[in-house]
Amino acid sequence: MPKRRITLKDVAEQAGVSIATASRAVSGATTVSDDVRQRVLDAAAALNYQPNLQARALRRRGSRVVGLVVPSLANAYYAALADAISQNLMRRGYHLLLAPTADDPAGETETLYDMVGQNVAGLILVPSALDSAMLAYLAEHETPAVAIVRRVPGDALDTVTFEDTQGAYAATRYLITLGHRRIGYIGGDEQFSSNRARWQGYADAMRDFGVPVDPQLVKIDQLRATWGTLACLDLLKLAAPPTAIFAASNAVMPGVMRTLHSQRVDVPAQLSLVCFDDVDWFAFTRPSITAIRSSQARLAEAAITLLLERIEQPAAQPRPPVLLEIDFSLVVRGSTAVLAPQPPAQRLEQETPDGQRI
Amino acid sequence: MPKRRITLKDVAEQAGVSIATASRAVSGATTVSDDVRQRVLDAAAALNYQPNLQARALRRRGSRVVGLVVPSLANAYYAALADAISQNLMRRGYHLLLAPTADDPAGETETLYDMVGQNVAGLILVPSALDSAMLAYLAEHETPAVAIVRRVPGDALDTVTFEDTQGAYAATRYLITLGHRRIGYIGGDEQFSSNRARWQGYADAMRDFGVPVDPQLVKIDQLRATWGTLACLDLLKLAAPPTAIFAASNAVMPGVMRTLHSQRVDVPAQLSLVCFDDVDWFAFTRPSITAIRSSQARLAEAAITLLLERIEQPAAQPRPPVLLEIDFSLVVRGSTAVLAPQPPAQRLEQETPDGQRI
DNA sequence: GGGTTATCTGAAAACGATTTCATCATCCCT
DNA sequence: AGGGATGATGAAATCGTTTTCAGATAACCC
Repeated sequence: MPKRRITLKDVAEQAGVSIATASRAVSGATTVSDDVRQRVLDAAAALNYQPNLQARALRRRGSRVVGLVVPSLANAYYAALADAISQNLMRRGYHLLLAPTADDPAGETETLYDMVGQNVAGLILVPSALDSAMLAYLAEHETPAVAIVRRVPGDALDTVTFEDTQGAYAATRYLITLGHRRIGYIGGDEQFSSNRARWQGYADAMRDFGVPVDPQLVKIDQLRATWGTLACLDLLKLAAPPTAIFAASNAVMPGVMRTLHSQRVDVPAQLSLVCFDDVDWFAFTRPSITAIRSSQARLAEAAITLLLERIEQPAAQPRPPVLLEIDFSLVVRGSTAVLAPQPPAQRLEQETPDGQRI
Repeated sequence: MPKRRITLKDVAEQAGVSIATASRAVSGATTVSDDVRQRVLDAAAALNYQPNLQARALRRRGSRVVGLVVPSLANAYYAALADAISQNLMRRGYHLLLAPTADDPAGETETLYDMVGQNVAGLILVPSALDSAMLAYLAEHETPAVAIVRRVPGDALDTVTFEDTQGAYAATRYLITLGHRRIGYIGGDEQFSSNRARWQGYADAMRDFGVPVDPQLVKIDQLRATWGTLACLDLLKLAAPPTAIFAASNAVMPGVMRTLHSQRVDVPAQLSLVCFDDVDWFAFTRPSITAIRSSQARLAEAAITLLLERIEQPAAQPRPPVLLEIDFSLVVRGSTAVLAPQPPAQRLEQETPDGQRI
């Protein structure tokens, strides 16, 4: 019993028409007489026919699959982003080819080659080591791409980021207005534009309010939980430890929280804490965490809109790349308080009731 | 300037050989003389050639893309699972087509049709409403599939679940040995095998230890944060509220925690709490949450192994489906304590130091 | 040297769809 | 009634690969 996949040919035979007509009936934009169309559709339904999208993409020279390249889904933040993107794409009739790269440059290159090989209609990616050679490659293969979260060299792609600088500025300013001056900064590798921008926001705020930046309080490395653990420990061990910490990414927070717990630091009495990204569990930690929140859904929507614009209207004279930034809000929770005088005297209750924002 | 994608034909011309030979040099298993192979590879590199995997899959009748169908990535739990699966697959040279279904039956059907249409080599899916018609459809299109987390009717697919019954049993037993007898159960829709199995574990433990199940303490509905909020509130409002709660999924925990905070319930002094799944932030909540933990990486490994077995050795006489269960451990944290006598007397410190397990 | 292998190579037929082009009937209009 | 427009259909080319098949060349053995 040689089982074969049902093809259009089978449908055509069953319906007693040519393959061409069957094709038109199933998906064609051209005209087919009503009774023939019905016959074909009936046959297709009876046979459980499902068009081979690869063959279709091959012939049409264009698939309806979008590649998504993110560092990792283990990070709740990127997971939520991927979720928003995939939902949005499916709603528009696209499929998602997903590849986490772990921010490994070689892996990223490899992945992008593969995606092009898979003939994706377009790419949404969080660039890590994307260079101009790769940009040229993508252009050469006419694969539109939009960068999210981080920018690419020369902003040569449509880009949607968060308002990194402004957000970091707001977070830092908030700590300063609470009276803090020794504000630790736990940040990520400056090779990424998002990390540079956040640092910029921190530095700007410090400058604007006349607070000198103490290099000892600046801890920059890879954004991992382990780095959070170490960086936080380093800060606490200083002769003059910070009274507040600004963490530039949720990725380091598990580590930071671990250290604060294990060192029995009383947050926010002894130390205030603000994190750049907001993830759902920040509302339930001990204490809950004040954070800069941005809408992943809005980023998804913007990125997809830009991408589909390029996919569906391959203009002869393409518009120059645009750079969008998604705005943010400061969610004040329990991890921030007015700087306490030497003896931890009465402190203000700053905590927004949990659940107000989530 | 008519830009075209680089194809094998271009490479062949550049190298001065036929298309067939170029194909063999690039990917063929057949023999090609050394100098010709080198010429072709050089040409390919010079042209930045990347094979069109769709065309290849069409001809070879088999792609190297695996479809992954999960309810949602917004749930940190499934996100971690998807991450584990994608990493594992990429390591083996496969790609991932991802589709979240939001547990919507119509969406699931649609998605599976699409995946078959995309000609995936195989499917890994968390079944929600998968019925025998769909199973027949998959069989007919020779698309191997393995079910994860939940089982399918008749266990007609290779399946990898967690030890739901045993885990729930262990969690419940643990609460009982702490002295609790009024143990609330917040669970999910019994249409899913995982939820049935967890309920089973709860009921078994209660029976085995001679504790009657009070229907008032059993709250079953869709596993969402909102349901956690409501269910928990209902339980607290009872004339005789529970002294402990077993939540059958991490999905309800944000809601449960929110209610417990807003109602100022002292956990674990007034109420002990155990959750079935473990996610990373359970270690940092106020208090930290005792949980049943299983390894997503192990599930991923098992599922992929089973799937690739069927993909790569399409045996004439396929083996019958197998059912594997991934084991678990009970991670004791701060949300569980010995049942306090009427006045909340001294209570045991049960909390494992944070970070010990994470 | 002739016959037999072995080893490479190229022409051409797939894979399953879409689309161009040509054909043919039909209809409308003067 | 003839001619052009219109609309439905089928044959065949095409997308970019792989693979069969057969031919060609070289190598080898007696």
